[in-house]
Amino acid sequence: MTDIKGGVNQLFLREEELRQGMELLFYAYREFTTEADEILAGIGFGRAHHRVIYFVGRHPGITVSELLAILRITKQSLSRVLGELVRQDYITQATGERDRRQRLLTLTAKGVNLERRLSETQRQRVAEAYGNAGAEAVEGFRKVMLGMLGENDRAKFDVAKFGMVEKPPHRFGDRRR
Amino acid sequence: MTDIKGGVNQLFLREEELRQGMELLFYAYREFTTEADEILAGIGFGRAHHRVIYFVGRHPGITVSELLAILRITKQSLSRVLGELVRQDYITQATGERDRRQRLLTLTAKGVNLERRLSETQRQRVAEAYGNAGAEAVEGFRKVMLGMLGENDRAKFDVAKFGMVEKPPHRFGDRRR
DNA sequence: GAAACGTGTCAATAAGGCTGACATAAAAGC
DNA sequence: GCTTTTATGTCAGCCTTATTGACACGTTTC
Repeated sequence: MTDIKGGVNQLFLREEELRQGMELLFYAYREFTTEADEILAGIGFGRAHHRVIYFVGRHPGITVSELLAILRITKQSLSRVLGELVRQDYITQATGERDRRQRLLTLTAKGVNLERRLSETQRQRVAEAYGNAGAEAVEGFRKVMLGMLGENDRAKFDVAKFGMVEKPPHRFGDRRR
Repeated sequence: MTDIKGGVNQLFLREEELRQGMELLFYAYREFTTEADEILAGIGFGRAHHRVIYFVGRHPGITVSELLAILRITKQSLSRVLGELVRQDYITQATGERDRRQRLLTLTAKGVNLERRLSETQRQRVAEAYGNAGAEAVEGFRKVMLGMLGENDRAKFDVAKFGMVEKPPHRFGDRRR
């Protein structure tokens, strides 16, 4: 095997490796969503409802604009979905205290319940994959995944833990800077 | 710290860990698709076109039903997208030789070109993430991702390498079993 | 020769995005 | 105090991508 041939083969293997990574993402994401989709379909909701319920559950008291920033959709798109969820009593809106223009979003008991049902299968799937792969592999998984995010999203995982939304964590009572 | 308290905390940490995994998938997938989406929008195509171009490029001579099995959409959905791609000369259809009902799909030069443009940024993103994380982390990433797939999809990665479609690799000339 | 298969197509429907325009109340700036 | 900006909501219309159901045509298989 000559140098050139080896080099070409290297390149080929590398491209193959990268494409496998891309496809893993594609298939894993699909696998990840389909189960919840079925539950959602049963109650007349779609994936968009799930995302809203998920992130409101994750960040109780989140504002509409924070939610929009996470989801990266327009307020018109969110409005339809969020409206349904509020009307059907999955989510409550409370007027913000420091800023009364804000509508702080929180899951109702009904909402918490649905959130549980929806993410249960997903958490199980991740738990299984984590368990089978082992702690070291999980560390690698995280490293790689974090590396694929943009600056903005990555920041959510650096310090952000336990339910805060953006860089300034949910503080109560101080807003002026 | 009592046993009970420790146990609860353990559970909490575990749930947090799993949710972070779920969110990594969500954000990574979105990050992964947006760049290509912009290119696609520029030529009047959508994400669906990308998927078709990608998998036809990956499996030259793939049949319509094999493609449907990969994408898991209906033939009516595929038809529109595939039709556009064929009409605009990104993909050619050739009548199968052993089975003349089949339309074997292949990228044209134009199609190969577009495929390159589209997946280039994605490959780069994966390459960077892989490079920064290191070989060991990549191994972990793969392990975890494979663990999240269903049996069916996982099989594509076990033996499947270098462009074959399903379990029976693309053979020429034997179809009867 | 009949049944099954691979593919294509017509029609209607739904989900979930988008843009643009406009409205209202509250906060912030001067 | 008056003006501007911000947070939110809503109406209207459009697009993409998916669905189901029905039907057609040529080909293969039994």
